[in-house]
Amino acid sequence: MELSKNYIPGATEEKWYKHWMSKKYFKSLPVSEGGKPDGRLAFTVVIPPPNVTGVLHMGHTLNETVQDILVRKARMSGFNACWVPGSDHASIATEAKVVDMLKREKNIDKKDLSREEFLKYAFEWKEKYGNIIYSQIAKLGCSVDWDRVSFTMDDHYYKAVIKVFVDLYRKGLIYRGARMINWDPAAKTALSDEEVEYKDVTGKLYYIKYAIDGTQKAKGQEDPFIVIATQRPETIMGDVAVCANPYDERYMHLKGEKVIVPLINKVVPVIFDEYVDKDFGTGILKITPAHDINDFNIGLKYNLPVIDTLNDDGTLSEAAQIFIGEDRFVARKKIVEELRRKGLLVKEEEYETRLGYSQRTNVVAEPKISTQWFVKMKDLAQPALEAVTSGKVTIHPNEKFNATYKYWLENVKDWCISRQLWWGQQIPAWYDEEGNVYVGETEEEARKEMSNQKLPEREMLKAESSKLTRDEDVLDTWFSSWLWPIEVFKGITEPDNADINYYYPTSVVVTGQDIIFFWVARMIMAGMEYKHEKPFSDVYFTGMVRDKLGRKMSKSLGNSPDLLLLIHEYGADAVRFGIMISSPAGNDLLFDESSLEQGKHFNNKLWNAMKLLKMWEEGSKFKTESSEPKVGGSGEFAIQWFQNRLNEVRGEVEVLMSQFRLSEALKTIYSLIWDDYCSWFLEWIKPEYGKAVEQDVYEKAVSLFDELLQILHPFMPFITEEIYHLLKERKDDLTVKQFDPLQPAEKEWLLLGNKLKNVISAIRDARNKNNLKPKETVSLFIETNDPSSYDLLKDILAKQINADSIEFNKDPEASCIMTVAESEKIYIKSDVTIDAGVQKEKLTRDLNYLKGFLISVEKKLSNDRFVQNARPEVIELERKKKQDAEEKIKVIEQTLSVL
RNA sequence: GGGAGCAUAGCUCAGUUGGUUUAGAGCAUCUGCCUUACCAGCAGAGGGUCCGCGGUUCGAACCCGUGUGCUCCCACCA
Repeated sequence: MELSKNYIPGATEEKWYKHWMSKKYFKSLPVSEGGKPDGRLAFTVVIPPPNVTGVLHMGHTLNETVQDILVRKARMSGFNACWVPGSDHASIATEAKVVDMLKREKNIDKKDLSREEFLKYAFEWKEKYGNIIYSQIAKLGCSVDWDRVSFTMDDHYYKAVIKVFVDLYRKGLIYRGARMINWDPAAKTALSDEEVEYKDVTGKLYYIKYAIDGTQKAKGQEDPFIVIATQRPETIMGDVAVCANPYDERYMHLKGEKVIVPLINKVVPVIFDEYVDKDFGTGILKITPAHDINDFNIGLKYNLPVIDTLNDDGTLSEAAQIFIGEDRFVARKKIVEELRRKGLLVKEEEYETRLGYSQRTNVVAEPKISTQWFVKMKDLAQPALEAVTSGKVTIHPNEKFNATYKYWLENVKDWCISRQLWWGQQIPAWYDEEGNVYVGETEEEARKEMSNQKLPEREMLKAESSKLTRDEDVLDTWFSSWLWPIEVFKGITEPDNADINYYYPTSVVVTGQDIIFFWVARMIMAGMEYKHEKPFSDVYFTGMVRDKLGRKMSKSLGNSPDLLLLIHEYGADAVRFGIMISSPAGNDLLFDESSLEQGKHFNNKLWNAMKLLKMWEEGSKFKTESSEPKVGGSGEFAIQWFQNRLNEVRGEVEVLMSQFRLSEALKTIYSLIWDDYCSWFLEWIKPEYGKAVEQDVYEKAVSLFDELLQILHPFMPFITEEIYHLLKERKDDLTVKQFDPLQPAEKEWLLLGNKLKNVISAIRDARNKNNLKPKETVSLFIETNDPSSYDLLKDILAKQINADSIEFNKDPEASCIMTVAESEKIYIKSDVTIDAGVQKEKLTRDLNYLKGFLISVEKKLSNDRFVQNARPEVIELERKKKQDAEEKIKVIEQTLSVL
């Protein structure tokens, strides 16, 4: 067989994904359609549905990889693994993209389209980007069940959302009301508090003169005025009062006075409230209830009117009287200019402040009074809080996130769920001509609701015929996502179906920590409310993927790599490796392509190990008759040692995986394969040039490699499957091969293996330091108390350090290179002249280290309180350390004295 | 303003109830090798006041306090 020099991932990956699909390995049994879960336990994961706003980025790559590792591991461990793929309609985000695309590509304004026409374009968009996302998920090798692909606006899903809305409304947990909400003037919709991101910005504080009303001029003062500081001079037209602290001496004289709002000359009262901080600004505050939450609250308290001077798109409204139709920021400049011209601007100063930005459109959010739909959160929050504090749901890494989660739920505020958009589930509320609202899953239901409310018969007749108008708004996208673990199994629309009963609660949800409130907390709420059961047992938070300078990945910085290009360049396995290798749960990950490079190298290492085995296979067939296989005890030793090493590592990996410490598990496997298998084991069993490997040894080497491939498979599925099949003819596939039970590791073999490694390293080091070329053959003389320990080792040792003979406790009778390993003195005899200085230097160095070490150990042991207090096994250990160090020192000193 | 987390080699990070740790790995660096699987490799090496200070302890990278520097979350100071 012709094998390429290096591993080439592209075609191989495509081939295997197709094969796995054709074998339906990722298909979980649809219990509801009569399939039976054959007694296996379910391991369920629902994908955090990516938004159909665009393609997958590195954060998704990390998430999907983590999930695939967990799912594949579970599948190979005997679970009925079910990973549900899907995507999220992402109401506001997608609508913004579609609006933008229509304008740019087709020169169409949203306002010129009907709702239906717009939705047609939106669904086209969804189709396009949804498919790109799905193909990326497949390219990464994700073992999702494509027969279960779900979308948050699928028909049944849409119905589920509506059903939940109606249900919560009837329970009194959803209400409609006028509140101050955050308004997005670009998307022209309400936002939830969570959708507003606060950023530090340098703004300006303007100090503006307000004249004290002429009709009530304070006695004896010329042209009296007060100065008020504000960040938002463009809202002064909405002022309805000014407010000072009642204990502020400076403003006592204004009790009962009125002041004049500049430019529009409106007279407003002076009021007093302790809310005002005497020491900030000028100690006096303008009250603009329509445009600031604090002012709104004060307005409520003093029964002040609300004058909204802004339109929905952020331009000044008729109510502003001046600069009508100007954008709020343009108006600000013009008003400042006007004030300055009129001498009403006292000063302006730089001011560090925080502004809220819409998460989706990145414009400054506008506090606005508006009638919206809200979910009452307090009652829903309680069980969700309990689920985590009681440990039913475990967050990883919990130290970090439990507190955040708890704080949010304990202080949760009502959730604004209506959005003035078209892309999403339309709110199932209807209004009659008088503006009364009726909620039902359908118009008929709403109508019934209406007739129930209007008892008299005549009214009922009227109800049946009267005109009802449906609420135009749609629901917040998270109001659908929070049902995800339930409704992907139709747990809302067909409660108690076989699928949901089997697959719910799911096992683990893997997601970014940034959506802990948006999504995780709310899924737990929905789960507790609708299934009376947590939606998942574990939450695994990945960190944020940043570039190697620690910056967020973003399009504008151009530091967000294209996943498909990365897969093209490195292969999916290498991408998975690279992103996993340095990504402990919850820590941000500084993405650097050099780790993908490492993954690619690792692929190549595996590939070449396979090639070596194939070479041996062909060689041994060729030479079966003529050669006399010469692998006695040492081949056996190598196998025993590696088998036990493998058992040991499998145990470690099992523990790490169960703790979700995936990057450490991968590191451990990586080193087992690269160092222990390739660098040691394969070299130990490698035959002399031209000789064949013994059949038994070869076969054992292959089956050990099989085991390695299997442990690695969840992390790097493609190459492991490929090599598994290249090694041998197989009837099965690695993807569905079940793990054998763990075997305990026998310590004696491990110790012996370590001894061999240490001796080899010490001799190689000595050879290196003395400029002995690898080709120079040497003779070894070892001084040891236990020559028999070398029975199994000496053949390997001789081969590994290129020695033609090894003798024990015998005088080399010549000048030699000397070194020490495992407290044994080793003489290396060669024809090359020896530089005693080099040796002395190295030995002296070792000696100094050991002496220092010995002192620290002795200090402990001579301390009575240590001997009294420390655990016996610790003391024993220290004694052993002391003994070892003393022995080594003795040997080195002897050696040095000879030199 | 409130809360959380982090600080270990040039870089990215391990270090799981304080004791095989005068601290480990990968990458990077340096030295030597075209050794018949792999130069995307092999064999080695160098590199650290475990952020500063104080405390607890027989013993601290680890526990406590404090300072400094980063990061994140929450909050209505114009």
